[in-house]
Formats: sequence, C-alpha cells, structure tokens
Amino acid sequence: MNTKHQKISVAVDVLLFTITDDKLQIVLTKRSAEPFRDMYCLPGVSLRENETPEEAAERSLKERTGLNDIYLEQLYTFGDVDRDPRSRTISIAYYALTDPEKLLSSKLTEPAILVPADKISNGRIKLAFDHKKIVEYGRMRLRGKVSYSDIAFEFVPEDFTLPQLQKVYEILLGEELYKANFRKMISPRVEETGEMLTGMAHRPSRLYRKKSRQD
Amino acid sequence: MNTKHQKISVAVDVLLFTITDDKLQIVLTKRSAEPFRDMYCLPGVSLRENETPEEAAERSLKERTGLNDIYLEQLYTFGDVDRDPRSRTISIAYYALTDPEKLLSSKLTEPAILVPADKISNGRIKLAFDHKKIVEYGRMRLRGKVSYSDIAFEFVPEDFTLPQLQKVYEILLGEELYKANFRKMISPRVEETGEMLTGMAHRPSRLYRKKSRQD
DNA sequence: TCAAAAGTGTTCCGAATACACCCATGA
DNA sequence: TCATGGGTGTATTCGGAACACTTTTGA
Repeated sequence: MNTKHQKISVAVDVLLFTITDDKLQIVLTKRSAEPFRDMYCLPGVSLRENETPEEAAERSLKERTGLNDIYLEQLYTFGDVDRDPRSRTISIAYYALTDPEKLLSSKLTEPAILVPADKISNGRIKLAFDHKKIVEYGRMRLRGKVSYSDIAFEFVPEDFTLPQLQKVYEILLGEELYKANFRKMISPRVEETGEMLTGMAHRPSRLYRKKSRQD
Repeated sequence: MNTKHQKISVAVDVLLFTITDDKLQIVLTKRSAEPFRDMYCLPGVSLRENETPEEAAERSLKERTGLNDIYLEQLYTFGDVDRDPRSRTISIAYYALTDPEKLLSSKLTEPAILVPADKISNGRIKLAFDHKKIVEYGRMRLRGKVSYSDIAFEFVPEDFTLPQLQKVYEILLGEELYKANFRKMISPRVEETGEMLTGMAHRPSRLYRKKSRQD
C-alpha cells in the first residue's frame, strides 16, 4: 500500500427505505446541477477528511430528512471507472431503514421525495449515475436479510400490531404468509404491551413491542 | 454529491484465505517501510485512477501470489479517520479463497507468508493498521456464508473426496459434523468422477466434482 | 485379522406448512 | 346480524440430528 497522490474522489450515498401505502419506498433528491441535472438520485455527500463513512452517511440523512438514530448499515462500495462523468469517484453506499411515521413527522427537506422502489426497478423513474444499480443491490440485501434478522421491525413504530408486522414481511419478501404460522414464528421475539388498536370495523388487534433480548 | 477536492487516499486490501494443515490460513506480507516497518499486514495496493477496486484486488493477488481467476468478493470498506497514521486512507477490503494446491504451486513472492488465522485472532501475530479488524470481519463473513452458499468448494481441488470437503466445512464452521448427515446434505450438489483416492491404510474414498448446475 | 476410515440405511424429533375454526368490532 | 379482519389449536409434512451398521483397504 503506497500513498502516492491519487485523484480519486470519495462519495457516500444513502439508500433510505421505508414502507408506506403497502409499498417499499425510497428517498430521492433531484439534482440541481450538471451532469444529470433535474434527474433524481440518491442523497449523498462528499466524504470529508475528518469523518468516517458512517458519519458521512448520517450527515447525509440528517441533511435530507432530519432523521437521526435510525438503522444504518454499509451496503457496498461502487467503483466503476466511469460511474461519474466528471471525475473518478467511488461511492461507499449505505442503506438506512425507518418507519414512515418517523420519516413523515420530521418531513423531507425541499428537493427530497419518496418514491416506490418498483418505479425505479421497472424503469419508470430513471436515476443519475449508477444509482439504479445501488438500489437493486440494496433491495437484494434487504430481501436476503429479512428472514434471518430483525430488520423488519425497523419499518414499524415501537408499538405495532402483528398484522402490521406481517404486512412488512410480506412486502419485503414479495410473497403472502399464513397468519397462524407467521405468529408462531414471530411470537418469541415480541411481547404484548397490553394496549389494543381500536377503531376498525372489526376485532381490535393487540399492540406488541419488540423483545429486547431473546431468552 | 460535490467533487471539491479531497485529500483522501484509496487502498484496496486483500484477505486471501486457504486451508492447510487442517487450519484456516491467511496470506500476509511484511512491511518494508514505516510506519509499522517489519510488521505483517494484508497484501494491498493503492487504487489507480483507471482501474476498478476489483481489478486492483486482482492486481494485488497477482503480484503477491501469482494467482489468477480465484474466488474474489468485496468484503467491506474500512474508513476510520486514523486508521493510517500517514494520511487519511480508506481501504476497500476484498476477500479471496483458494485451495492450497493452487496457492503452493504458484508459490508466494518473497515477503509473503501463510499464517494460521487463529494466530492473528488470538494476538500471537500482530498486524499493521486496522488489519486485524479486517481479518476478523472476513472470518465472520466466511462463517456466515458457508451454510447457505458454495464457498466451501473453493478450498478443495476440482476433484475431491467427501471426507475432504467435510473437513473444510468443519474448519469453517468450527464444529464437527456427522458424516451421514453431511453426505445427505452435500450429495445433491456433487457428482462422482468415477475415480477413487487410494493408498490409505483404509477403504479408498470416491472422488467427486461439484455439480455445475443444481437440477 | 485387525485398526481405521469410508460409506449407507433407518429412526427420531422439532420446526415449518397447511388447515379449520372461533372472536370482537362497527356499520 | 353480518361482513371483516383478528386470533388460536391441531394435524401433517419435511429436513436435520442422531444412531447403528456394513465395507474396504494397508499393515
């Protein structure tokens, strides 16, 4: 490893997922400058000398969405030689997860919008740079992690009902689940709050909370 | 994302795993310059402007081990602010897998050596920079991927016996497996070559090959 | 003929799947 | 009272864990 000077820039881009309207959604911002002016892209920042990539990702999130303290994990580093037409730039991509309540209450700053992930995947919305690739990679990771981790909980508020949580699983996995079996699978990981969610034209559902530590 | 000039260097480090003497082994090189002179570290290169991180990883492998065309996958990008005392440097880490035959036949170039991963984990061998962290992260990933992927096959020659392959699984998982069950699990993914491995003081074992495509 | 490791068939168990049913509410 | 979705118990299936056994070689 030698440190001859390189002319390589380092960006940190963030893929913020949430679920609203029973769809996986992603936060985008509109580019105000060339190249790709007026196209959408992932919120990103240039890595500063005195911050870690993770801090840069948090900064980007904070700037664009006002969000703090949400699930954040490094996704992949994209480094195609021509991914940025201006200059050689690598992008350390992170993905973040939040429940829509938190996101909508802190409201997005101006040019940021929430779009269904499917509209990117199917090409209805085109993204600048190689950001579509980043989105696809992130969706893949998300799908892969659902079944063996607790990430699904990141998409619901602290208190939630099991039907709500089941819906999240179904959206992330892309398939319907059997109610009874889902409950058996999830019940060791949650605990009742004692509260109910009422007001529906059917039986009220119990509210649950994630168990802090599996026994 | 803006492209104000940064003074951030980009390195690509490679964690090459193999298995010899029934132990997981890692290729290291000795540093010839300050800082950390004479300490061991992972083989790495400085990312060039006209190459992708993956190409840089391949170049590093080629330089240090002569190896081509082996399993290579991006691991993680390490970016602590003070991970390199000389200047701000991020490291895009890759990990590579090879069977020992290939590695030993193409022999390591001078300062490169093969050491048991455990000697790094338990502190008997100290590495420069944050490379111990990279090693631990790589071992974690390796353990995680064994059960749901085919990476174990990368550690055996093209033709191998099931006891050989089982040993690889045991080393990667860190636990003993039951012969009969291991065979049932693995048999749909392999096919017999028709050859046998003879010369042992016990029943000869059949040679197998990885099935190209699962039916 | 014996030790050592290769190789195989069968039982056992628990978790995931599938099915069938009851419950509480607002309209 | 009924449509709607919440909630639960039980049978069934399947794959992994565990066990017991036979086979083939060199020494």
